[in-house]
Amino acid sequence: MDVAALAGVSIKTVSRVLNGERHVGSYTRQRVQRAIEMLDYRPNIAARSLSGARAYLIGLFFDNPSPGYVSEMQAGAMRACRRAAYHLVVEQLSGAADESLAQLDQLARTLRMDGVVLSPPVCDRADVLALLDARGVPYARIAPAAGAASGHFVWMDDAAAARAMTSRLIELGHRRIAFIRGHAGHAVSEVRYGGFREALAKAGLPLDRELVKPGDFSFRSGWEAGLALLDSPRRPSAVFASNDDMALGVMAAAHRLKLSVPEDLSVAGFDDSPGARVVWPQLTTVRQPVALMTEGAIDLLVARPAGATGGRLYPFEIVERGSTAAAAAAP
Amino acid sequence: MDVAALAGVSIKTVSRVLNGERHVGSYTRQRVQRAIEMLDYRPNIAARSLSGARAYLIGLFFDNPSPGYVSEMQAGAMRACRRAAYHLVVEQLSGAADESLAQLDQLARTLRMDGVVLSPPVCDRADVLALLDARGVPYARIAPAAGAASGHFVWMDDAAAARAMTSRLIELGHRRIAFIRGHAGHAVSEVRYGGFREALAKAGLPLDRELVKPGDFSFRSGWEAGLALLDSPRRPSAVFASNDDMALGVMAAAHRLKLSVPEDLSVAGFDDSPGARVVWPQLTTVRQPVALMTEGAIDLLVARPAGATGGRLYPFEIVERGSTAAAAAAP
DNA sequence: TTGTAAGCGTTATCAA
DNA sequence: TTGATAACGCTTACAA
Repeated sequence: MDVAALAGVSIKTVSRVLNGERHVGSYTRQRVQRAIEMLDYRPNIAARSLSGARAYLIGLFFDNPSPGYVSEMQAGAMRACRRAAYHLVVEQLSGAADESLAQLDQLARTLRMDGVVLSPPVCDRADVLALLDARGVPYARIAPAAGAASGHFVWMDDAAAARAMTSRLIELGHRRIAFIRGHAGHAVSEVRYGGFREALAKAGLPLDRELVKPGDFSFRSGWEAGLALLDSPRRPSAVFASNDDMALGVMAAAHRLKLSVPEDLSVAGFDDSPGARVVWPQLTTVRQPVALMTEGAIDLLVARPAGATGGRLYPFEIVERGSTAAAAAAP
Repeated sequence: MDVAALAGVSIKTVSRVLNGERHVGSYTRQRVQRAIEMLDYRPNIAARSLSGARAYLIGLFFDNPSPGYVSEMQAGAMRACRRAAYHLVVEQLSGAADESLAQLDQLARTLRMDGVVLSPPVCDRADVLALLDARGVPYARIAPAAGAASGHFVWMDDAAAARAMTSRLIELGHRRIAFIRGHAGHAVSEVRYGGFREALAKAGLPLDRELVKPGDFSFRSGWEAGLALLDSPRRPSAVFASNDDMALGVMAAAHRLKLSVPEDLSVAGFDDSPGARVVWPQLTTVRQPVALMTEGAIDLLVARPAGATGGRLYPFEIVERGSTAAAAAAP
């Protein structure tokens, strides 16, 4: 190590400075730092990983195909990694459950990541968590199912957000509000639906089962639910979909049936995905700070407070755009 | 290495089997393979990287913010990496030119990647290519500017695709076809525009400068170009935008101006991004096999034919959906 | 065809 | 507060 020679110290001292360890004389530290800068020295990550406790690698796993969600997660993840001089290895978990588990196991062993970020819905798979626990790989989960107490996690109050959006629609004068549920495999689906019902109850409105449709977070399921809901004399004046893709499906269905949004129908989504802004009118939705949340998840992982565990709550925001408006006078 | 003991050979022989080297007796190889399986052994990537020539790491760099494009690239990249037992490290190049260059330099030195994939527009930055050449990091470029001869590359004939789409619109009876150009920093912008003009010329149609609008690949720029084009008595009967986001902007503008697509206006895009299918009517566009192209780029990198260099051409496909139709009888 | 020994560049251990 | 030396788990060079 040339740096050591230039600074006139042993390589171990250079290592200490590099890792910010204490017990280094301030004069020595200064000399080493100057040498590092002069030589523009960068430690080799493979050597660090091989010898030490840290690999400077964070894994990001997802099995969620939504491009908007994934790319926002990554943006946050890359920011956090750069700040901490870590690198981000992304892997898509695919195939059957046992297959993706084997894939994960293999990764944990060959790569020795310092931590992994798990996005929904994989963050709620008990087998995945058990494997990571067994292999001693710390993890941080994004929006895990409630009551999940292991590892780190970051979350948003989906129930409160759904309540807020529903209340807002009621405030706008809507009484017949339809709801499209999310994919059954995602924990938030039930939570958002719960928030919707609570808001109705709080306003003294009945829950009309006819106005609740199943969905799976896809555009197509929103489109189908939209056609079913809207092609009827007793159609709702507003539709709240559990995510934006489905809300876009509803808007498309309305367009197809020659209903104007928001004049004839208000539509609200959830996520504030990129798609929310590439339609006209633009979609009213719940903004979920996915990038910030992922950034926070990695911060928790990198800080490594010795086995500590904990969660961070992030605030949502109701973003009103053109797709919602006051209900027409005659319902 | 327990595997060696179990198989009754030296660790060197195990290494040979692992790396698929020749000069290993078939019986020995079999014994070693059985031992590997029994012990479920996985080589440590850091150790391999430190000692050997390969790091089993591929970098994917982008400065293109389009979520659809990025996630399709990654899907292909992850497939190729998994197949070759490599891992994918993603980094977003951000900030000013010299800043992102420093970032890249730092990455090249700490991570010692076996290769990097460069997406547009970063794939056309001479300083980036020079740096990678200097550091000896092989690279593969996705859709680089024509005439680019260094490194590996994968591409699509953008000019032919733009010609084909334009010809198809002409075939549908459109005579007044508007074109929205792409971001000036992307090489394909000029190429696609060239294809458009060629198709007009070939059909004997004049190029009306009024019908060519600037754009930057964003929804907003398409929206603005759309308003300018459509809010006029001499509006075009079809608009061909250089990418889908801008085409969606045009559709939104049409919607806003109460023009029906495709009855009053045909709209075509380029890319077949996820957004193309979440509007109604769905967008006619050019399908670009980005995932396949990226997969191919990594294959080229991993194959490492000793400094060889080369390109692969991928086919495009015109995808006709609901946003285009025959021109109305009276123009 | 197989094995031995010497690194690769860093961190951990323990002694000074 | 510092340093010598032994790992870390592989691959490469060279020898057998």
